[in-house]
Amino acid sequence: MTQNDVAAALEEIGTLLALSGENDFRTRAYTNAARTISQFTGDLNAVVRGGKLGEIRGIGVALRDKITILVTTGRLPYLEQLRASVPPGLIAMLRVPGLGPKKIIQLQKDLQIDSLEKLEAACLAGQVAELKGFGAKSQERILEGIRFLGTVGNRVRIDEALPLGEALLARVRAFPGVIRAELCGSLRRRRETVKDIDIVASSADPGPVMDAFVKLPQVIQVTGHGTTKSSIVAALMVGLERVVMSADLRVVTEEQFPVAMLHFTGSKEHNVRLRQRANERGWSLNEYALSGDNAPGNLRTEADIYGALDLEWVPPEMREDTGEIDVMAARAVPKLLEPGDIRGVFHNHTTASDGTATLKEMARAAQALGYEYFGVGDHSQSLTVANGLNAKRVRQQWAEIDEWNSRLTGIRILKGTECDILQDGSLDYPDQLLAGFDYVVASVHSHFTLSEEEQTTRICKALAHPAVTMLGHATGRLLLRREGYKLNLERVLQTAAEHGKMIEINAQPSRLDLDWLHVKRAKELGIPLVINPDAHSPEDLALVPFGVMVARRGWLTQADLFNTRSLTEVLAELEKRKAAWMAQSGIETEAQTPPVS
DNA sequence: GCCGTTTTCGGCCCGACTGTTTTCAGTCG
Repeated sequence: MTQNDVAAALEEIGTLLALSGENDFRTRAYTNAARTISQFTGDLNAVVRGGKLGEIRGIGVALRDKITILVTTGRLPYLEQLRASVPPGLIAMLRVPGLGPKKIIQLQKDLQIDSLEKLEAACLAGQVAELKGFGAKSQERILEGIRFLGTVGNRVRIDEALPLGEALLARVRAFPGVIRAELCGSLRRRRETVKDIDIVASSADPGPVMDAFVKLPQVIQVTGHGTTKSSIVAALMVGLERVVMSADLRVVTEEQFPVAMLHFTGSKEHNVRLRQRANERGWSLNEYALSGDNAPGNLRTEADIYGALDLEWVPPEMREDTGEIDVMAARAVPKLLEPGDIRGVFHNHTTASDGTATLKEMARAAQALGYEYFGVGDHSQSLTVANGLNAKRVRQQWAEIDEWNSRLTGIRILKGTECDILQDGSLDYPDQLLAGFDYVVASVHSHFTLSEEEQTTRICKALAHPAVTMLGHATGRLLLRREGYKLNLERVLQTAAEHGKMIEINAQPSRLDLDWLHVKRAKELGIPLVINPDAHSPEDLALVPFGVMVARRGWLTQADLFNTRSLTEVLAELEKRKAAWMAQSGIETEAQTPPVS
């Protein structure tokens, strides 16, 4: 039973309790615990075995016992009984916008509706409109909601959501009467995926702004149209994808704007902490003001509001209630990494394997982005589908790199490889050949279905190999499409720390692993991180900022990254690592990288 | 169901919008 399985079980209990008409606070205790467990970094099994589970905030006696049963036996009779008592169709009905637990219970009680099919039929027969608390409009909204299921309300990758959000923001900023406007919500916090777009604007006259918003050309449905808040479903072509998302616009006065921005940026959990902090001081915090007796006034910036609560300002990416409040109270908020801090990249492909551009084209593109070094990391020989290089082609590429390095100025090409980790944890090249590379990115590209134990052991074995410099895309996940392979990531991180290995943050927006929580954990363990675009084309090199977003969410500073170092420092470090291996093993390197001229 | 150096009981963040209501419950974020 993985940590995510435990979190999912708790979430399910919360949902089932709500659908059973249970007390909201009891229900929330389970959903809160689900979040706590899913964000827990560390070895949950060890915590359970050590009897330390109850020490986690929000886990009391009842939750402790249930989680312990789940982790130790893999099942939970309490959950199974709950499942048996709630028709599964009720859970599906929760996905209909406007339907919550209370209304669903009423539909079941009064009309015996326990599935989407029965719900649709009852609406078409006009029965729902007759119910107390419902009406013709509710019935129509439900029917429309059923039709829209599957197209709206799904999470969208940030590289697709940002263009839509920015397109809407540009329009809003141009509305007459709008003083300023910003993207807020999870988009501003730069989450890997986002569910909807939040825009906050200031204006002295919100009415016309609301009206203009619901008439934007991107609008395909208006789901709310109030005096200060409106909601739409909007669509935009981003590349070849039609991105469809819901978007909210809130309009406040110019004076309220900073506190509104803070509020709508979230996260919800971060806000709850802030409000609790306001309450402790006898004040109240909402989206309009910090109020109450002797509450500080004239709060003109987010920093002013935080300051009034004795907190240092914190970048939006850190506002997830994962310990930032303590850091803010201690006035120790780190100066987060910036895109401009990145000075080179290590994991990239050329036409030699499955890239679309030549070595020279890729190196020039990296130089154009201001990088000092460009590391080639073409695939290794086992990955035949990606035209992986055998030893002979590796040596040809080395010769080609030496040739270009003698002719190009302003960019240095490094000899790397994205070497496959084979099923047994060994590497795809012999040591003799590995010793000729400047560095080795080790990655898993096969046997995704091994058990957690086998996969973990496999990767840990590779990390222990002295030739390995860094671990490539650590989990193999494809966001919103494929879960990563089963892995005890904590053990992988511990092993990396033990052997002094680096771990990659893969900047491809479809991957973005390591995920931000484990980035934060890696930092705690002192593991150097590397942001790699995993570029297969010159355009892909521009994906690095997405990796920076994840790094910032993991609290990384310039010092925590390896590829913020200068070429000289990078070469010195790589040389030092190789020399240590050579001294220990007695292997002769077959290729030497000449020193920087 | 959780939590507590004012509390072991009685709180638990806060407000807009909607639809159905004549003052509010439910949903949503």
